[in-house]
Amino acid sequence: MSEGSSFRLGDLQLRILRVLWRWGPLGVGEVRDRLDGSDLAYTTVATMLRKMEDRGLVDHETEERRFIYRPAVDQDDVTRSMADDLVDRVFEGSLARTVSHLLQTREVDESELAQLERMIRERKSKKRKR
Amino acid sequence: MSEGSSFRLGDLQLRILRVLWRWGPLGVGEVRDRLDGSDLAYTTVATMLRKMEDRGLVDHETEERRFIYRPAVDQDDVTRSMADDLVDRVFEGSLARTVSHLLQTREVDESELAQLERMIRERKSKKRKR
DNA sequence: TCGGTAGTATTACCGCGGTAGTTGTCCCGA
DNA sequence: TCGGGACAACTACCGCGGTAATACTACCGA
Repeated sequence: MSEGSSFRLGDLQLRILRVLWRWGPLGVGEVRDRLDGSDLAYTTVATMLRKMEDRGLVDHETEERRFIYRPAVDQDDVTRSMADDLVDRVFEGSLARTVSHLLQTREVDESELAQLERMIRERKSKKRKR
Repeated sequence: MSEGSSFRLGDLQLRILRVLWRWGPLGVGEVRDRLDGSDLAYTTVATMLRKMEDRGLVDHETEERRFIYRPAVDQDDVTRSMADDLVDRVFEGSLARTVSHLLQTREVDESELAQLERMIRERKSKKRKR
């Protein structure tokens, strides 16, 4: 499922998906309650969910006349696709350039750097093994 | 200039900006010629450029009745803002999670890994020095 | 002088994300 | 039995990215 499909999600859509990924199947009102910040009209969330269902991003089943929505896409697929999108669109596919840019322009603390080093080492050995 | 302004650019807009960054001030037709792939109608590019000027992304001056466009935003600002956007929107601000994801899902060759290691070391020492 | 050519200006249209009001329906409690 | 609450369905609207046709204008060459 969901091959190379490139997800280009808007803000609200992504926030909704995150809620569903974290909390599992929810009704409209519950999704709405769990969206941080700005509280939207009930119907806004309902409409968005329906649009997202059209696009195959979520599913729903009816339960006592209520719609219970659940994500229909995998979190990893979505994040990967969005990350890939950035790397390709902005950094011409170069992962090194992307990370370099990130490192130069963002605050990174000591422990994060260590974490990164560890990840790279792991990646290296995994590579060698293949 | 260009404070924390978050650039949320479409595909074409980004491609146009890249052309201008690389080649410097250009007329409409020249921009069009340098856009890779899909060749768009002349007027499409012209319209887009005008829209982009409205948003302050490009400038133009007239030269022998022709419009010569040049970028009005800094490449680094744009890429940084787009990268930040991704990290914040998708990875809740965690650079480590972002890079980790990138490392796990993309092909990385040996030399790129080495490059990354070098960058991290550099970043570390720079940090210590401050 | 006149017509083509190059270029800008104007206008239009589609799809989609986002936001929400209004209407319809069903069930539950007073 | 009837009214209100919960909820879905329908409809509408804005802005923007993208795409382009058509109209206008000015210049150049035959």
